[in-house]
Parts: sequence; structure tokens; C-alpha cells
Amino acid sequence: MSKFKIRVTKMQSYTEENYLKTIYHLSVISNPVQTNAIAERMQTKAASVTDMLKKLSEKELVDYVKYQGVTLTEKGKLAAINIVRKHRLWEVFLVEKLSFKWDEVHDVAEELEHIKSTLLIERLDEFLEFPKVDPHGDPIPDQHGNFADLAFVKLSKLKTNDKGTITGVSEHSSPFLKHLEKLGLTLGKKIEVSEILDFDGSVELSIDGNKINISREVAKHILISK
Amino acid sequence: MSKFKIRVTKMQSYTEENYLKTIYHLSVISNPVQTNAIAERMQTKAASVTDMLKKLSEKELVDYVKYQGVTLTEKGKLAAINIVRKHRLWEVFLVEKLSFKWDEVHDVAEELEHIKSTLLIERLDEFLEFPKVDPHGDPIPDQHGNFADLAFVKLSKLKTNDKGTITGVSEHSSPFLKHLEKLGLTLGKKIEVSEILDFDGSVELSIDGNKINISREVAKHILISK
DNA sequence: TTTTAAATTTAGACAAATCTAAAAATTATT
DNA sequence: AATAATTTTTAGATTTGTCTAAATTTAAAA
Ligand SMILES: [Mn+2]
Ligand SMILES: [Mn+2]
Ligand SMILES: [Mn+2]
Ligand SMILES: [Mn+2]
Repeated sequence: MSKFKIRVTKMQSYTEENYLKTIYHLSVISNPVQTNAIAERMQTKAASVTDMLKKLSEKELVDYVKYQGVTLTEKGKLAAINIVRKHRLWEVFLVEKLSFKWDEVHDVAEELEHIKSTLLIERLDEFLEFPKVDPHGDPIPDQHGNFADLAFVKLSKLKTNDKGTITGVSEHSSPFLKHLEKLGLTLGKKIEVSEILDFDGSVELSIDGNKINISREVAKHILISK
Repeated sequence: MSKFKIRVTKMQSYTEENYLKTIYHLSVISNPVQTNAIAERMQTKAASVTDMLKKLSEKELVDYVKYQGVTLTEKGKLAAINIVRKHRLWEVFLVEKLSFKWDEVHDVAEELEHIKSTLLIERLDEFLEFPKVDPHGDPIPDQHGNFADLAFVKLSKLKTNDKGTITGVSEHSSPFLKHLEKLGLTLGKKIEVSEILDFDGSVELSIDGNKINISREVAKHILISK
């Protein structure tokens, strides 16, 4: 009879992975992460979230204090970043190799990110020539979970005459991305703020020699560098 | 109150898809397919299979007669072929684009085949330039489920002095494929039977100018054309 | 044609993930 | 500090897919 209990750390399920990823993303906004925030983002009910938090806590993937919220443990954070890595690499694949548009990739990547094979993901990384960012400008972590924290500023924070390059978006919905596409606001484009309208906060900017006006709401989700 | 019951044909689950595919493959050998055959191939218990057969029958994907076995309906067959199509296309991708060996692709494809996106699979097909066979020589069905029934003959059926080209294998396990690899018995290779040994039925063949001997068991799983 | 063996199905339980409704804890407001 | 509002958790069900053990049906053997 063994003196020690062998704890077989089972692999995470599809569902657990989605929870970990959600908690990871919400951690940026608030830490610890609250039950309702997770429920809303995952389109599920608070009661279901509570159940899962207990389970993740049991597996030592999160630190969970009743009524207070959750934080990822080191182990949980690494697991989460790994899913994010896979998600973003698949998005690059879809856009670069299969001609998907940047608003078409999200749902498929949401499924592909759960495929379990390190060989697959390392080979994919190599095949894509080790991309540093995904089609939405988000950084792609390396095998060890490290990635450069790109210095972004929201377009809505710029002042009149400020210049910069579009390097990311903080909203990934298809309607939003299609809207940007139509306006010519795609990654890499240089812009200059020509005016900020007083009455609605909307932003007028020069792009490719044209002047266009975008709502404050849209400006908030466009990330500018330099 | 509506007079008609609306039957929402739900999409198949990951598990249902695996059952359909298994039934499809077993149909080639015997029709109808028996419960135990499915259970054995899926590494599960007969009782679980019975439960699933009732469910698939309910969804009109199989014709199921208690104690007699199952047959795929037209609908079920199409669904099954679609999974097979995805499985084989992904295998080609892994080998052609990510340098996987032919014995490394199966398990990963087993997961990838369940990704739900027609756009993805049609684009993948295009990206791979519409391959007709997978890395094991198996035919890849088109979008409509049609594929050429390639005329194979088992190497074990050949007589002395018969010639032919290796165009497929009927066993996909990693050890078997690695074994073939080591012997130089890969797809496209031309062989000639030089002798069939009486006492154990093993086959001696010429390949690339060399003579090698393979067991009858191995010969049974090598498919030859022309 | 009984009897025996093999295959298959039912009955009843269980784990994962979800839900609704009700209870408990925390936070905000008077 | 007491009350109200919000957030979170529990209790109890439900669905999907699985299992073991027992009962049935079919096929094979005597
Ligand atoms: Mn996902
Ligand atoms: Mn992205
Ligand atoms: Mn599968
Ligand atoms: Mn194959």
C-alpha cells in the first residue's frame, strides 16, 4: 500500500479550457474576476460558473474565494495562454493560407484552439514563419507563454493632429470588423486625427488622403501605435 | 397551438459523428453492422452502443432493427462520408504542409475531422489543390460525397512474378506504418513478387533492386494497383 | 428439439455540464 | 445601523454519454 496519493492531473476538457481563457481575458480588466462577468461573457448562468470554479479550484488552476471571485494560478495562467496561443496561430493560418477575412476567423479558431497536439501547433507556428501578431493585432505567445506587451493606445485617447498607425482592435465581432474594412481602417494604415467633434465626441481623421468620421464608440476599439 | 411538430434536426455531436464514421467503415465488411463490432472498434461497451443506435435511429441517420444490427440511411451515409472527407483532407494537410509522417497523422485528424465549418473545409481542399487520395492511399470524397472506387488488390493475393505499384494500406496503426517505412514499402513504389514461401506463406519481393521478405500478415494490408 | 452459448438489450447508476428557483452573503442606500 | 438591492451560491433537475449487472433474444450444439 502506497504512502502517497498519486494525483493524476487530468487534461483539461474543452469546456474547462474555455473557462480558463475567459478568466484570463477578464483578468486584464479586473482581478479577481467575478462570477457574473464570466457568466455574461460565456453566455451561461452564474450558477453554472460557480460549479466550474469549484472544479477548476480543485484542480489548482484557479484560486477561488467564495463570493469574492477567482484568480488564475501560475499553472492556470500557463494553460490559458497556451489556448490563446493556439487560437491566434489558427487565426493567422486561416487568413494567410486559406484567405479568410479577419471577421470570419473567430468562430472557427474557437474550435481549432482545442485540438490537443503539441507537434501540430509547433509545426503550424513554423509553417506560418513564427508570426508575432494575429489578424487583429493581438500578440502571439511563444511556447513558454512569453510575448511582448505591445504598446497600444486607444484611438479615442488621441488629440487633434495626433498621428499613428492602426495596429490592433479590441472588439472582434464580425459586424464591427466589416465596418472598419468598409471604411478602409485596417491594420497597418496610417491615420491622423483632424478634428474631434464637441457635441458627440466623434472623431474625424485623415486616411489615404481622405477624411472620414467615426463614432466615439468605434474609436474606442481601434488601437494605435507610435 | 400549432398543428405540426417542428422537427429541428440538430447537428451531430462529436460522439455521434464518430459512431457514424465507424458504422460507415464497418459497412464495407458486413451489412448490417453488428453491435459488438462497433463496440470493439470504438473501445466501448455493447450497452453504450445500443443506446447510441437508438438515438441515431431516432434522428433517422441509421436503420436499426433490434438484435439484427444497423445500416446507414442515405442521410447518415452522407454525414459519415463528410467526416471521412474532412479526416482525409486534414491528413493530407498534416503530411504535405506540416511535414508529419504518415504514421503520425491519424490521431490528430481524428480530432480535426469534427471542426464544423464548410468554408474551412472547402478552402482547405483548394489550398491542398484538390487531392484525390490521402497519405494512406484512401480516396477523398468530394463535397457531394462522390469518389472513385479505386481498384486495389491485396499484395497477399498476387502470384509469383506479378508486378504492381503500392497505392494503399488497409491498416493505419503507427507501428505497422513505421515498419513499412523501414522496409521502403511506401506509396508509389513498384514491386514484383519473386517468390511465395510454402511453409509460412511469406512473400519475397523485389523493390528498388533489392529483395525483401514480408510476412503474409503484412502482405494482407498492402494494396496494389495495376 | 432441447440445451447451451453468444450476442444484444434493459435497468439502474454515474460523471460532466448545464439550468431554474430559492437561500445566503455582500454591497449600497437610506 | 438597519434596510434594500445586487451578487453569488446551493439545492434539485436535466441532458449526454458512459458503465456494470441482469434479463432477453438469437444462434449453435448436442
Ligand atoms: Mn473555444
Ligand atoms: Mn484574434
Ligand atoms: Mn473523431
Ligand atoms: Mn488515412
